Amino acid sequence: MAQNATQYVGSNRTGAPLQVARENELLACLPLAVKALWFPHLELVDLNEGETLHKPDGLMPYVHFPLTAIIAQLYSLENGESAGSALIGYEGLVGFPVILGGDSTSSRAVVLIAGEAWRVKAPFLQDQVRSVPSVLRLMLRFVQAMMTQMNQTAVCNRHHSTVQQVCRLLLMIAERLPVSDFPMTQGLLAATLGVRRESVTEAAGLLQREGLIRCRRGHVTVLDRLGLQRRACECYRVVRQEYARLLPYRAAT
Amino acid sequence: MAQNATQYVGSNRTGAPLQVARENELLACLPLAVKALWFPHLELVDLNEGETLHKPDGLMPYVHFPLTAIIAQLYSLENGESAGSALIGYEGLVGFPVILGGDSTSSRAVVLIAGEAWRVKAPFLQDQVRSVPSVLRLMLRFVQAMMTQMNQTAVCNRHHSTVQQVCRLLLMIAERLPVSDFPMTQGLLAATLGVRRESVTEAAGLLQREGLIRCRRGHVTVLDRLGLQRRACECYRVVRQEYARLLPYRAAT
DNA sequence: CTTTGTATGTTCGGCACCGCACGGATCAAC
DNA sequence: GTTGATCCGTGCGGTGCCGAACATACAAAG
Repeated sequence: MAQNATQYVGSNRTGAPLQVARENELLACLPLAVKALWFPHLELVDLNEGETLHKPDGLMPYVHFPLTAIIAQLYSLENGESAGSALIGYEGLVGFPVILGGDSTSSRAVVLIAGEAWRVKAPFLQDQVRSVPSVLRLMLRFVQAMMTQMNQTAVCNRHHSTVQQVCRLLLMIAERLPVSDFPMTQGLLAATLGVRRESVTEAAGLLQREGLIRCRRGHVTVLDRLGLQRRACECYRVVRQEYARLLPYRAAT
Repeated sequence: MAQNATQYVGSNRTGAPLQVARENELLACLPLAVKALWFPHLELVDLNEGETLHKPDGLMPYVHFPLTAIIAQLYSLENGESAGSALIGYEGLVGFPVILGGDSTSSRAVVLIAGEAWRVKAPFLQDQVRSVPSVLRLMLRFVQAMMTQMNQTAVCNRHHSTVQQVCRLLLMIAERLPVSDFPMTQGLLAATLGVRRESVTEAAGLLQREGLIRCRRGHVTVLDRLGLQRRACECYRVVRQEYARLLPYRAAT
C-alpha cells in the first residue's frame, strides 16, 4: 500500500506528449505512512484552461495539488476589473482556507495553464491537518510562502512597470512547467496582471525584439530565462528565495 | 490566577487620558484556562510611532497583540520605495511567521500609531500553538483574515485612485482606535500607501473640502465615517466583511 | 520673540498607462 | 477557398500620478 502510494504520487505518467508530469512537491514531502493513508483519497484530474476551482465565498469541496497545471488566484472588483495576487503550481496547493479554517475566501482560483492535478476532498484534508502535526506544519509553511507572494505582488503593482511585471509573470509560469513553451495569449497575461491587453502586447514586442521570448498566436516561448530575470523586477527573486527558504524540498529550477 | 488573567487581559487601564485601552480581541477569545496560563508570560509594552517590531529576514523574538497601537506591515524595494500591505490593530497580532513556522518574513512591521500592546515571547507562543488546538484554530483564522487584506491591497494598488486609497487607509486606522482623532502626518500616510506625499496632500485637501475629515499639522480627525466609506473603494468593505466572518468575536465598530 | 525644523500647500513638465478604435494575422470549420 | 472567430499589432487623445522645486504655515526650543 505504501509502495503503491509513493509510486503513484511521484510517478511519471506518460500521457502528455511533451510535458513530464512531475510530482507535486507538497505531496512528495509527506511521510510514507501518510501517503499510504492518502492514496485512496487522491484523485487525478485534468484541469482545463479557464476552469474555476473556487469562486468568491463559494464552497470549496476539494483541495487541489497541481502537477503540470498552473492556477491563478484572482480578485475581481465590482466594475469588472480584476487582478491576480498569486500563482500556484506543482510546488503548492489550491484551497488554503481549508487549512486555515475559513472554509471559503473572497478570491477566485482559475486555471491559467491546463494540466493535471491531484485533488482530495476538503473534509478529509481538514481532518488530516488536525490530526497529523507534520502535515499541518508542511501546509502552514506553504501558506506563509504564499503570503510572501501576495505581499510582493501588492508592492509590485504599486511600483514596477508593466514590462517588469510581464517578465515576472512569465518567469513564474516557466518555472512551474517542465517546458519553456506554453499556450498563453497576451489577453490572458493582461487579465492575470490586471493591465490592458495592449500594454502586454507592447511589452511582449519589446522582450521579443530583445530575444528574450518568442510569441506566436496563443503561444509563448521563453528563450532566455536569465535575461528575463535581469529584465524583471526584484520581486521575482525575492519571492523565489522565500519559497526556497520555506519549502526547501523544492527542486531548484 | 485565572481571574487575575482575565481581569488583566481585558482590563481597562486608565493611563491614557482619552484613549480607552480596549482589550486585544484574540487574547479575549482565549479560553479562561489558557489565559491563566499565558498571564505570567504577557508583558504590556508601549510602542512608539516609527518603532520597528521586526525587520526583513530578522529575528522575531516577540509576538505582539496590540491594544491601542496600530502596526503597518511594509515591504521595501531596493530603490528605497516601499508600500504597506496590511494594518494590524487590537483585532490581531503581529508576527504570524511564528505561527506558520517560517520564523521570519521578508516584510517589516512598523508602528504607525503609538500605543500599548501585549507581547509574548515567540517560543512560548509557538509551543502553545502546537499544544493547544483551540489557540491554533483562532490564530489561523486571523492569518486568513490578513491574507484577505493583503490580497485586496494588491488589487487596490492596481486599480483604485489615490483618493479612494486614502479613504480606505483612514477608515482602517479609525476603526482600530477608540477615538476619531489621531496623530498622523500626510507624509506617513503616503509612505504607508506607497505614493507621493503631495498626492496625499491633494487627496486630503479634497476630503477636507467635502467635510469628511479635518487635518491639522500632524493630526487627522475623521468627521464623517459613512461619507468616507462612500468615497472609499469597495476594498474597505470587502476586507471588513471578511474580518467579521472569520473573526466573529470582533466588536462592530 | 526668534529660530529652526518639520508639516503642508501649490505648481509644472513628463510619462506610463488607460480607453477606444481599427486593421491585419492566424487558425479552425465548412 | 471562404467564412468566422480569435488573437495580435498600432495609433491617438486623455489622465492620474510622479519627480522636482518652491512657498507657506505651524510648533517647539532657545
